[in-house]
Amino acid sequence: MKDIKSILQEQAVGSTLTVKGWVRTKRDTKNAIFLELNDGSCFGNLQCVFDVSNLSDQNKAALERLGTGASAAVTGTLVASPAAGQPVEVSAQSAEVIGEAPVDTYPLQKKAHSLEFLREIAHLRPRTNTFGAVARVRNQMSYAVHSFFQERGFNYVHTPIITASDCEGAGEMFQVTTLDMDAIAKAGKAVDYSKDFFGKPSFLSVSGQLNVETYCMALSKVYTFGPTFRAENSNTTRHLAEFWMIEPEFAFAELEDNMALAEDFLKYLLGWALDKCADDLDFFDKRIQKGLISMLDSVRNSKFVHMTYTDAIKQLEANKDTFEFKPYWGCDLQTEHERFLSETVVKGPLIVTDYPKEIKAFYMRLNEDGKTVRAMDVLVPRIGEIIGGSEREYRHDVLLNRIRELGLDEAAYWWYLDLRRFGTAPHSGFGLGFERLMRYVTGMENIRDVIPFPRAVKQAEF
RNA sequence: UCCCCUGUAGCUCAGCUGGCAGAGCAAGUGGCUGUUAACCACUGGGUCCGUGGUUCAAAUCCGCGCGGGGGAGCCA
Repeated sequence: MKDIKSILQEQAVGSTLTVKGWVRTKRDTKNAIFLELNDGSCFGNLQCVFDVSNLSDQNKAALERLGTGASAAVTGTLVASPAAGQPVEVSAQSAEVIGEAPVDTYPLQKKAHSLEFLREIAHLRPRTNTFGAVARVRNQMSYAVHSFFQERGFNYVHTPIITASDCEGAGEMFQVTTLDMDAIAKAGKAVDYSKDFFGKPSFLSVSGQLNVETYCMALSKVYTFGPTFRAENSNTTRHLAEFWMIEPEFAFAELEDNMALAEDFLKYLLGWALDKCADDLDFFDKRIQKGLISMLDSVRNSKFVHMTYTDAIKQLEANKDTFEFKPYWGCDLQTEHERFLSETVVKGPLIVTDYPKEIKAFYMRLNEDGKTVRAMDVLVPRIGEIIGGSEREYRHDVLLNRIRELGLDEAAYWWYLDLRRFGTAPHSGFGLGFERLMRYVTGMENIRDVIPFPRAVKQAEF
């Protein structure tokens, strides 16, 4: 059985076929009944036309039960459509009800629904135009991520999801335990972690970076692409408690190589979407964000602007009256600063580098000035920070100093420091939040609408 | 965690300084038409989020609680 995507592509007029899918809409006229089926294989529906004057009782009964949302099988002949709107359609001989969707209880109607409402029925929302398109683009973007790195000789490394090391240091963590918390609470005793599964407190990983660096120091070019967990109490359109992150890491590479890789990567992904998801992007362009396609296309053909943090601060200070938070050298860039830089100053993507060491992670390579580190953030209009990365500190003594300066537990980093004791080498990498990429590519505003089952504060239904 | 907005029909919302609950869409019925966000007419459809208070009278005003949305911080 062919899917609707193939049928619409091949347009094999004259062929007999059976299509199975879900009814999107049904329209009655005196002489004909129009049934549009969608099977998710592509954005478009296949219109099936029934001749009323020539309808068996059985087919008539079936069509009466086929309302929006029902699943059906239709058999007929593919013909050129006499009316505008679709090149081909099925001249149908028979309809079969596979599963009904009673109209008085099925939540999706033949009308537009708000994204907020659809979020409450996350099990049914993939059947809408918007979420079907999001799902197909998400699939293509996953494929593109692997394609990009595989073409360049990067090895996909599976880093652990559970970690018992407390040195990841990137935000609040979810604790994992097999201890009986109810019993412990009832007994009023202190928790004895030596009795826990791993013999010590363990958590869901907030980043695969530290682990993937170990494979970077053996395979040279590696990347991770997996789920990441942050227990931060943040309630925004750009944060999730469970999200997917891509983290490439490559050896004998400095910040400039890192910037080039990040730029190539983003352009590759946007280009892939434009080439492989044209129908879905067309929908997003029309209904979700006007001008999306031309924006993506211009980014694909642009050159990312490079700017040091120090220069960025100068730009911001020259416009300081426009900000709620006054910029100064040493301050962390606020969302309003990042958006001003990308949306107003450069009007496109830019890479800001060489941040003060105080506002960046301990593992970033210290510059000669002793004040800044070889960090880079890729900032894009509307989204803000989409990529964060750096050249890593590969000098053992300098890294150890940083760990001590910051009062971190030196012993916990023993294996990370070992990488610098044995055959150390310059290396660099970055993290891309997959859902932030999805927001950028689809134009969808809320990050909860670009992941099938969003997990956020007080939100783990489905 | 902080700030702002919001909760009324299946969905999206209107309902003003308190005075009999409304529209569009969806649905049902009929009509019309190779229809395509179909069209036209009629019909049915309500715990006005919950709770306590003010009042002759609360969807409307006030307190508390719960849900939803947006912004900030944190970050990807």
